[in-house]
Amino acid sequence: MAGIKDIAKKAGYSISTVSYALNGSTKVTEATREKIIKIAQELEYVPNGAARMLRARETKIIGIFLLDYSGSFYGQLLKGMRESLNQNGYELVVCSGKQSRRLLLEKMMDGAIILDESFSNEEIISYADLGHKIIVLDRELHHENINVVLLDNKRGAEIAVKALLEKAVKKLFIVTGPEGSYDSKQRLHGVETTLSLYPEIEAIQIRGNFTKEAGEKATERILQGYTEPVAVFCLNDEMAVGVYRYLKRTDYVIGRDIYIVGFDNIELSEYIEPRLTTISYSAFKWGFVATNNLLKLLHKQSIADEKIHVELINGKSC
Amino acid sequence: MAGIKDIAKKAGYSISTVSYALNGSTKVTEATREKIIKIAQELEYVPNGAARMLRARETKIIGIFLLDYSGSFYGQLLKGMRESLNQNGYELVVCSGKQSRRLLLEKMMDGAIILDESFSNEEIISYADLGHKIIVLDRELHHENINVVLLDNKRGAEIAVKALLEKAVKKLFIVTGPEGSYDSKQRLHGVETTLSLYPEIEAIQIRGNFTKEAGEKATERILQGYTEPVAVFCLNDEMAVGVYRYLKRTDYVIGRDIYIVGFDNIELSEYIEPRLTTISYSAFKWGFVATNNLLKLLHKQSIADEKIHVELINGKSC
DNA sequence: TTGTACGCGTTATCAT
DNA sequence: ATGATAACGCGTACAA
Repeated sequence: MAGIKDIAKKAGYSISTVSYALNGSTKVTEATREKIIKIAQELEYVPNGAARMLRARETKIIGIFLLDYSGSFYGQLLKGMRESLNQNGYELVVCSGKQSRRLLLEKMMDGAIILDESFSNEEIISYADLGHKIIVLDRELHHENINVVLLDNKRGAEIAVKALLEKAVKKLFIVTGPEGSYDSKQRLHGVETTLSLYPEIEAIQIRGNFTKEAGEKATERILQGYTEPVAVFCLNDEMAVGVYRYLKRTDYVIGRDIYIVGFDNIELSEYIEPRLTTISYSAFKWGFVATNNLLKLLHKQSIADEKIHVELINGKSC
Repeated sequence: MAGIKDIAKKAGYSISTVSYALNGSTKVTEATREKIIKIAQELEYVPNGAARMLRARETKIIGIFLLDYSGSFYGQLLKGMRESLNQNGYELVVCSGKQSRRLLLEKMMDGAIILDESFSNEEIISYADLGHKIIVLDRELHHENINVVLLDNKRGAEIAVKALLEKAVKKLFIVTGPEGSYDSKQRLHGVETTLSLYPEIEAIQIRGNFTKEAGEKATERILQGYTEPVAVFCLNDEMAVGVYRYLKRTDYVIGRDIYIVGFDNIELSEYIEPRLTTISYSAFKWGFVATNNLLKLLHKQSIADEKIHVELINGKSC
């Protein structure tokens, strides 16, 4: 538990000199710096983070707020963030749940990235008003302390619908996410825009909630009144897996009787049979761009909102 | 940016009274407390976390150190941790990478849980010597400030081997994890103990590294000199998936020509065909027990090391 | 109720 | 080149 003044006493210098020496100031000679550093090591000196933050008003910590951690998707996202942060001497800490928001409020972190629908827009803006720098990944907000980095959901939906409509189908089912979901809304937007090019297609929306169970339930409805091949766009892969699971218990063949496209390119989509056609994007790049923008925001550099590129992965399901 | 003294000035009380009022001390009357709280809200007062920790010497933050976040397994583990922590007014922050260890050293967290082989035993013990409370999930250490919560790897390996040897095979291949892995070593131990009951079985170890690619490469070796059905115990599911992937390109049938058992019960193991037989455990419970023990350690209650129960999930692969 | 001091590292200022 | 001191900011113990 040695403190800076223990070092000062043992080294025979003042606490100012010790602090300067330890922090690489040019105000001390190399000789004294070496002596002081050696004694600090002997005493196993570790500075108290709280005291340092108190003065420095920065922590070199960035928070990422997630609603849940499930899904290997987050691994890549966080990897991208860590890569850009560590290069710049910052730490990433992953937070979840209402409680941990105090870490942002109380200035225990220099900035935050939010991918968590349980934050309200008002709450985020109130943080920004207090001077906190924030990147949002799941909504659009305009504020000098907020920057937006989004998936190109609309374009993804457009590609997906076009891929499905290359098949000679008359009906297109769209299985959506839960009510409040930004991704679901944006993807649905893209679907509607694209469908205006195909007036002959009958489009049917089925409300889902991004889970496998929702996919199964949706399939039940899709099969009611089935007469000829139909197309199904699941607004995420998880639900597409649910569709697979249901159809396995029937005689319908995916890629012949029912065409399916998902969104996200989760790991599972590669292993289900036949391989799911889906919309893919680099979660790594998403994370990397988000933190890069946050660092720019912290250093008062100007930045523009960004979109993350998406592309079609061709499977046998469509 | 209002501070405690701004409130004191505006309310016409001293900073001590304000602090007492805000922190629920009985030293102030309810009337003054209400007045002070109202003014604090008007000024949008938020206490400075750094200053608070400085005095309190605790942060109510627990760190979990992971080597990587990939795999949906971590979702459940972290959920279990959050559940027990939030009930007790603690926060969980997820850390990864060498840099973030300073958060523990500098007392920015009250304790830590470690599931990260890149920590050396010496390093962990040095933290414990400095008074930090630590739970380890991936090694055995004895220290008054360290508690151990482990998977029952040996028992899992025993069950797995016994399930495989119910089939009339003469050869058992064991595909291991990477050199330093504690899990791999312990599971291997369990295998060896169990095998001593079956002296007629020929056991062959193949070094893997817990990735799908390692599973594929191992399969190549297994098929060399194949003459009759064999058993394969992959020390994790990821590698078992690799075995599946390789065998799909051949005429061998899983569950008839080759019996396979994995370990971990990852989500994918349910979806590959035929369903993988594997060893399952509750990651949620693992996390819950770990944090519970950490809180007890922090409050100087006595605890013993614990083991997390494992069980066999029967698939068609064995 | 109030004033004051302490804990702690960093850094600006002013002295030596 | 070094030293002494204050400020940062909150919570709490102590004396008044």
